[in-house]
Amino acid sequence: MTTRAPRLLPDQLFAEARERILSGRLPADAPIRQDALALELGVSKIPLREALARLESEGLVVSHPNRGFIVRPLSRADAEDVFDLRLRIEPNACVLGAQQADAVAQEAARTAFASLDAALRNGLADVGRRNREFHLALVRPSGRGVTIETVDRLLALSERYVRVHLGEHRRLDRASHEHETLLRAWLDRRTETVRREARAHIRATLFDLRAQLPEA
Amino acid sequence: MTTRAPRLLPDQLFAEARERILSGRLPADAPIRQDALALELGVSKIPLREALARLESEGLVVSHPNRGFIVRPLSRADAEDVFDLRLRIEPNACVLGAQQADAVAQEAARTAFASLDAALRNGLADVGRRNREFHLALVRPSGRGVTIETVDRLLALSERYVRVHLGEHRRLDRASHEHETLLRAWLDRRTETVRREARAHIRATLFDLRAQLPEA
DNA sequence: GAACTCAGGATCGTATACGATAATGACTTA
DNA sequence: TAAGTCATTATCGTATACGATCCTGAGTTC
Repeated sequence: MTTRAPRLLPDQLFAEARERILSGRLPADAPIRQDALALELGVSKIPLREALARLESEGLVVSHPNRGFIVRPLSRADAEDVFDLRLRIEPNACVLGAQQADAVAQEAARTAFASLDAALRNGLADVGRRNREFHLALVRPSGRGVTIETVDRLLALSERYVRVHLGEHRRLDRASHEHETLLRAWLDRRTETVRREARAHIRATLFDLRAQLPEA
Repeated sequence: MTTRAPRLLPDQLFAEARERILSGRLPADAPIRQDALALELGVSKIPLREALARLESEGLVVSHPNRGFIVRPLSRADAEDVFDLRLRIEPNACVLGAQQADAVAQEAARTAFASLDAALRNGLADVGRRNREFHLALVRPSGRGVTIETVDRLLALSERYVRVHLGEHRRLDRASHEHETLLRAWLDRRTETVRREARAHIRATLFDLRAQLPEA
């Protein structure tokens, strides 16, 4: 800890642990060794445990008394649940975002799209993070704090499943195309198109997911 | 700390702090003195801070670097946001709950209703908690983990606003009546009625709230 | 050979202690 | 008097230390 980062440590650790879970570097069902992880990150357990507590309420880890935290297992039922909630919330949230977006927010959305698109086309590792950032960029200008936080949580949860089926060209092309048409409608404030395209994109992702996860 | 409660301390502290916020004993915008609160509760700051971290991700407190946690201020905009989300999620979740509920879950719902109704009629203090418990009892049998957690969070957030306008007899009678018709339809698995009544009840609560909070 | 008991070690969970930062107010200066 | 500077105090945030619990495997008994 060279530079002091007051009360940002739990936030940083939260983000770091979250990325490790979403990227699979902390695999599902694996126990999280607090001492080892804290040592590796150069901190003590106290801020790490605060981060884990937050991750638990985000639904990415679960805790068992005196046995610590484990990465929350994946389940088909949870995936269906998460996508159902996204379908109920996100299309309308995108509409609100489109209506409220100023020039700065629009530029941010364009940038996020470009970043995601490049990652998709070049097979970069952090497609998931950029995907989340793009979708959030469409919602954030709505100014609805609770909605934004809820969508952020749902995107994180859904990313764990989506990550599974990367690398399939046809699906990547489809996703890119859907992102682009969604972004164009969003920038033009064609609200009903935004609603329809957002819904269609989420459904398409879910259908791909179902095909990929035939497990119960 | 007479009896050991391994890894339940943060959970208990979370529940305790949450109740204090929802009941107004920790008033909005008030800073949370960690040392004082920990001393009063007979614990140290470490588990308390874990509880506060969870409360932050629940949206009940916010933290500022090196200035600690404060109870999240109430705002009209947040209230509208929360109720909009409830309307999008909860009616359908109640339907799913009604479809999946077994005899045990049905009895739990009846009990929760009776407890809430008694509190409403007798002006008991913990109407809020029982209200939350009743609405959750309708959703819990759905078995959808993420939905349940999301509804729980939204109920907690909305309770802060609803609490403001207690003690008005006509509204309490209305709420009681709505709860009862909702419960009957839920027990009978009349799904479309459940959906409609849940929606109507949430809307009515929101309208009361709007009339009560003319502030911007 | 199966089940039970019991060290030994590993891991969790929290209290204590301490450094770091921000709020408070007295004092100086213009 | 108003503004600015500095010491004082209160509070936050985290590393360390330590007790408590759980897992593991060797030894024992039936």
